[in-house]
Amino acid sequence: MSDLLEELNPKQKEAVENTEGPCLVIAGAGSGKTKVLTYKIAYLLKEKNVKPWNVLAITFTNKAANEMKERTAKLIGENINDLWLGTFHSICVKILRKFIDRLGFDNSFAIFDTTDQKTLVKNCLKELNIDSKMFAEKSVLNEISNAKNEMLEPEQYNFKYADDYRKKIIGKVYTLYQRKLKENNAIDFDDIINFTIKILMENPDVLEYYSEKFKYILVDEYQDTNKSQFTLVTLLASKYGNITVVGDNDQGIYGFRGADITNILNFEKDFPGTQVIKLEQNYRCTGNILKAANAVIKHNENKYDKKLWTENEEGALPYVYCGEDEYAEANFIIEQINRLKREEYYKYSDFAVLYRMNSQSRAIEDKLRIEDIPYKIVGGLKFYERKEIKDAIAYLRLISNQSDNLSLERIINEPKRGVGKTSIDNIRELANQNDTSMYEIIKNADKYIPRIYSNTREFISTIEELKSLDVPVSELITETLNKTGYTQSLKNENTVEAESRIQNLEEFLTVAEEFEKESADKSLTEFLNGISLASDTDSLEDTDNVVTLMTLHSAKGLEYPTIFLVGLEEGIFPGYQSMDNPADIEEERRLFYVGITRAKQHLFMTFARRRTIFGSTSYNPPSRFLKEIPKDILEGYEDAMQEKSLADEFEDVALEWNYGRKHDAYSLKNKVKTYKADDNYLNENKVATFEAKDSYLKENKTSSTSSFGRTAESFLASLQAKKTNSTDISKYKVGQRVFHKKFGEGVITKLEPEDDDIKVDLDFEKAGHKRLMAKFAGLEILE
DNA sequence: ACCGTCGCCATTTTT
DNA sequence: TGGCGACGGT
Repeated sequence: MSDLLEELNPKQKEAVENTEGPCLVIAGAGSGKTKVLTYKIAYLLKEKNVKPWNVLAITFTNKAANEMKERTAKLIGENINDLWLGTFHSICVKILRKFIDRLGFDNSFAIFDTTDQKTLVKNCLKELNIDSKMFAEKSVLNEISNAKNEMLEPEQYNFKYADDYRKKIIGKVYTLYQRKLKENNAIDFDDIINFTIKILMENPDVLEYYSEKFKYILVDEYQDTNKSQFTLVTLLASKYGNITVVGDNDQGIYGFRGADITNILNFEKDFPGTQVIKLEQNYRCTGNILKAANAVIKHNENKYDKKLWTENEEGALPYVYCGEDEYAEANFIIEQINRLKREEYYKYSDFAVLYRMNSQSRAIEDKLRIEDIPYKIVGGLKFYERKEIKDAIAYLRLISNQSDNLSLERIINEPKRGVGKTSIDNIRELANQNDTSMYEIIKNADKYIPRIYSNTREFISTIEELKSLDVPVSELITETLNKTGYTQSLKNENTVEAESRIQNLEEFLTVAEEFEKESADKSLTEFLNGISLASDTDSLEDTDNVVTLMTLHSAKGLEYPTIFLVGLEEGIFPGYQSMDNPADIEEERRLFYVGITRAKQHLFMTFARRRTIFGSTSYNPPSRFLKEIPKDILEGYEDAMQEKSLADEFEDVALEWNYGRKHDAYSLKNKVKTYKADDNYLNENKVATFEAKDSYLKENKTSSTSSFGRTAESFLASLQAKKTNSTDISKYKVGQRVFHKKFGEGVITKLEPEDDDIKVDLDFEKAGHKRLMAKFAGLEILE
């Protein structure tokens, strides 16, 4: 085992050997981050004789956890079952399963996913008679989740925001939401970590136990931790302080989910005596790709400046391409795939197409299908979110935990048992009044309901029967689907869709069988916990020889010989939502950086002159990020820009147009307010811009009923106008009658050259006096 | 209780 | 454009 360290470069070696005390490893893309982590675990066990159960290694994804398990097992060549290696959530669930009774929950607690959460919030809003227009469940849930990320319990939240009208109401929802969770004996994702923290903080014996146990702690992707995760780690490391965190401040792309990049930036402060080690040698990308990546990330304010370097060859220059529209963009991708397959013997699985949002996949898919190129899409519809799977899970959840009202409501009339909305409302109401579960109400219907619903009675006896079965999970599923008539009712439908649902259920059965084979604890609760924490991307395998399509976010941690970064346009990437906040732009830039550094050999970056989004056409300028890469390390840049030049000339209009299209005056105003309130962001220009845009919008709003289509139209008109006018401004004279798309007919009263444009004063018959720029006015000359 | 239609809305999402 | 929730008709 002494050769363990010899496979590492000096920096990696330093990171591995440095076992005592806090250690921060800034690991650039492709610098062997996982290698350092796994070797460090191996080093601890083999060289330092640390017991495996004294080591805790935390990752964010199951995928990363599995990879780490495999690689560690290979290194130390024996079983690693005693090692605590898992995701934040799985580790916390493990702790909760043991100690959640300290918070008054039962150990068979359910974990509510996003859909459950939404339903629950909806119920709360209804119960509190809150206008769901003003308080959309989505935004309320978001707010609750944010509160949890900041580790504010309902009481603290209410206290903190006692004088904020809106938040006061949300606080009420939050309070009820938590109460309902408890009634359902359920917790949500955020609770998993927060409750663990709560138990540790309120129970010295538990804290003592775990902080003593975990003598060495390692955390992966530390830049993506949020406040709770930081707190958890801090608590667990409180006794020994041997904590190694690995991360890359340039790859933090989950800020919108509460990840707090300051965790990694402040690590040295938080853990005095920290050894900082930077891994800057990249083993993945070619020199030119790396240069592009470095050039881009340089534009971010950065505490841990690093400069990635590589011994790899320079390679091909990253290529820039501009297509007429998104289909041309797709065609380009296909051409390149075919070319590289032919010329450099690449396989389909060597290519990945990365985009900013899922909806961008459509055009590419269409073209790939036409060309018969096999592909797969990562993300999108998730297995566990399919209706039939959720139904099956709901049955299992109810069997495991009868307090789970949500699951009960989901399946009490699925398949149809003639239990309608009214009955369910009644039962829910009764459960509320009697402070018990809906299940209990139905089960003891004679005690609560004068008239007994015979069809619900049958439902209960089926569940009771299933509950009493002492069989493996897979068999329980089969029994459930049979006894409840679920499969039968699908068969009766006799449609293609129903057939595929049945197949999915069979797949689900396979998942259960797998679980029985692999898991030490084969209980139903364990199974349910497992699937609550599972996600599709975990099982992303590259065994199939197909092209991969996915969002940039999903691509994190992956690598491909050839990468296509598509849709590099202002408003798309960076997305329009980020354009007004410098911090958001930096996150977008990190995302771009992540995208670039996925590529091992070839990088293609594409954008389109024209693109259809949400049913209407937009003309977006090329992404500012492209311009941050020095032209001399790009191929095709000039051509692409020339292609784009027409639209590019109108950058301002295009930007404004995007803006008007996406933001209504209300949300804009709010933004201005937020900016004004927050001194850190206060910037006179910014506010002024907002206000200008605000009034621009108002103007537009009043002039058209559907600002959406109309704004697009008038933008197009102005584009069109520019085309003709730029050659023909000569026709503009004082006194000339003209027509304007929005203001109608009018007369030119004054002309004044400005830069390469002309300021035109006009008197309109209806709209009155206006001053417009000739370029954008789109005036039609009337003879 | 179920189905159709209308109108609204629109990132990213490790768990 | 397309997916989803709200509403109203049978």
